[in-house]
Amino acid sequence: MTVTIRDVARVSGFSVATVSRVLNGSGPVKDDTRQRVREVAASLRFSPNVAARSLSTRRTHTLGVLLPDLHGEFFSEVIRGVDQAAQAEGYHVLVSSSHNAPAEISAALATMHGRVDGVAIMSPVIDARTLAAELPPTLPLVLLNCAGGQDNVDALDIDNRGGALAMVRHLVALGRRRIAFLCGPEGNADADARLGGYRDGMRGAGITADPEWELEGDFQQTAGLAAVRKLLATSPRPDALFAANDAMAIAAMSALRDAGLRVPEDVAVTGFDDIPIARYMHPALTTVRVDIAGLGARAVRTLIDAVARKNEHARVRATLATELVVRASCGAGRGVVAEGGINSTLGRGNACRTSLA
Amino acid sequence: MTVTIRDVARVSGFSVATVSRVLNGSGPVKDDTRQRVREVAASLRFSPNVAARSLSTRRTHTLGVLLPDLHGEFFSEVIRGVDQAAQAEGYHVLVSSSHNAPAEISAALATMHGRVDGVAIMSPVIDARTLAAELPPTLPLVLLNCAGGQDNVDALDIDNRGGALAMVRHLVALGRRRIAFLCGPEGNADADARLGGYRDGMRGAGITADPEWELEGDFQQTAGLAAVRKLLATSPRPDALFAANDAMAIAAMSALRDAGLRVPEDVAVTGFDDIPIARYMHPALTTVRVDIAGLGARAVRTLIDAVARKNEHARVRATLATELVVRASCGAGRGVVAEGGINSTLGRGNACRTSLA
DNA sequence: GCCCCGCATGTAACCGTTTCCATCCCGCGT
DNA sequence: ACGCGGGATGGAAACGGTTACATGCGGGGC
Repeated sequence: MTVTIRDVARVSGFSVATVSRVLNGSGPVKDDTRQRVREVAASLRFSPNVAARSLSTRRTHTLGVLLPDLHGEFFSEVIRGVDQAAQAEGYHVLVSSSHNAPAEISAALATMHGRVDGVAIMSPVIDARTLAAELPPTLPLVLLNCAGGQDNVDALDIDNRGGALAMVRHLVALGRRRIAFLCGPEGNADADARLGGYRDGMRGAGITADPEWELEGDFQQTAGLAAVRKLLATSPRPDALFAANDAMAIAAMSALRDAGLRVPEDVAVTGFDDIPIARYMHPALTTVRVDIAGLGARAVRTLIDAVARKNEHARVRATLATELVVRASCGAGRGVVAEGGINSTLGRGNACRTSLA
Repeated sequence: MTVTIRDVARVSGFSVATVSRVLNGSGPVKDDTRQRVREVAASLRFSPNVAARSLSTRRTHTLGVLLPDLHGEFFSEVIRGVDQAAQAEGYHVLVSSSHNAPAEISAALATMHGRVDGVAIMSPVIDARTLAAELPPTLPLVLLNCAGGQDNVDALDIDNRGGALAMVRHLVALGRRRIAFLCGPEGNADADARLGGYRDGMRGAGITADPEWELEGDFQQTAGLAAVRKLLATSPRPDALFAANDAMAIAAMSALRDAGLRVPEDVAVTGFDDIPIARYMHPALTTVRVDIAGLGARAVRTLIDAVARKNEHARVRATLATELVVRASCGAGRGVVAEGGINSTLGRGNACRTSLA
């Protein structure tokens, strides 16, 4: 039924060993032989059995990607970057999402074991130490946007603090003082760092921030709606709302308008991520650009490198720069105004900056 | 180094066959034995080698998903539905995108061969007959949004024509007559069907549509910008713009505003898909709802069923209903007004309707 | 008491590659 | 002429499971 390497061997008159060598380009083979084997393989439409191959080689040519969620453009951009880089390197991508609790992540990792050569985990809630501990130390692993402290594992993150700080400074420069912050989920590393940047910015500007201005959120759109409801009840009302991500900022703008307020005149609204759709909002969303797809692509390249070096490479720790993108929703003119990011600190040389669009 | 089933056998004092039976719940095993084996397996942290298993069983417990693209919320919703359904069934998901040309799809399929138990292909450009012909007939395959005519393969699509027709009728009912249509990519099945619905609607309303009103597009945001530029040059100017998807509609709204026109007063703008962000636009986007995630989930369930039946099941052919969602961008009040979809036609019983959000 | 049946378990043959090692052959140096 | 090195090839043992088949054993029906 299915044609195996043995069939190719039989028909071509050579042994399976030779056929294998031809097909993998390993070992010395005469040109005639190579050609003959190739012909037969093609005519038989031979396609090597992946399972058998990886049983033998212990390589799957597949990378796993664990995401906390799949809602919204943010994650689709991550996957896009991952997929692109993986395809370029001849790798496949196994995705799995909805992993917010450490236990779920462990479970997902367990089921991926043996299916993948390496795993990228984006989980702003995981305790990386626990994770690395229970994992086979030979499995290449790259952590995206995880909370600090691990040395034995590759880690990529975003300059959340710098980006948020730059945004607050920008709002202050525009004359806003009562700047509210719409938080991400508690315990989420990205969210915490962005909140930290906000606080730094407020303190730096000498503004005594009202604790009421720190609104609960979870990166989802509905949180934007809820936050606005709360915000409308406060007095004096904030004159700016800085959301920890674009999805919430967009929903907040919508809710503010529904409440009869003007953006940016009454309340400036800004976000974080610069998802592709942000520029098409009305008013166009001022935000902090993150090269999301680039992050995904970088993760893949890091993994592939780790695979090649049998996970004995020097660990990578990089922070991707962010960039303030000023549009209309903050009440200023258009254009890129300032870099939000402190420069990347890299484990291995080549600098990585977010690209300008 | 790695612990195999033989280790578990040795330590527990039973044979590999028994261990295998315990671990797979196949064959009869005494309770004591079962328990003992489980204990040992757990204490040894045994995790079966996936490659070995699938070499023997010829099952991978993985499904492949081929997408044309990964830009925007549409595809992230597809993946979300797929991932969710797959996880629920204990399957993994291999994604691969950027396959627009038939040749690329074939290539991607070839590299997936043996890695997956079935494949869902969303490719509105593929000629399904060619495809099915060159594929092993035993590989379960479900085509999403593909152009018609194949009998030997499962196919799911969306009631594009009905949805578009309903939208045009709605616009006409609101008094718009000069309705422009922003097309999707040429040769794309979804795009063609939506265009067909638009034409039907115009004809049905007795409007002689100006050919200039059919604007070129490609489902990407930049096409929305370009279309508006063209549209501004026409005279008399259309009083409505119906875009073949939300991404273009959103960009078009942005461009219209930049040109000083009011939406919906001067030009009504509507889209198709109802991506999650559509409701947060300003004005909120009137569109045709498609249960995108549901489509992905359904594809997965279809595949898993096909796998279970060794691909000898009755082929499924279903059209998912769509639903007109009226918001503000068309110049009407809020709310769901009418069903756009003709009822599903199903190969196998249970009806599938898009759910209300 | 014997036979037969069926449950619990073990043995070993697969699944389709890769790869180590042996073999063969050819040409070259002495 | 002969040994030697090395390139080309073949044989067979992994890799780690699943599973068909064999085996042993206890119990019930006669």
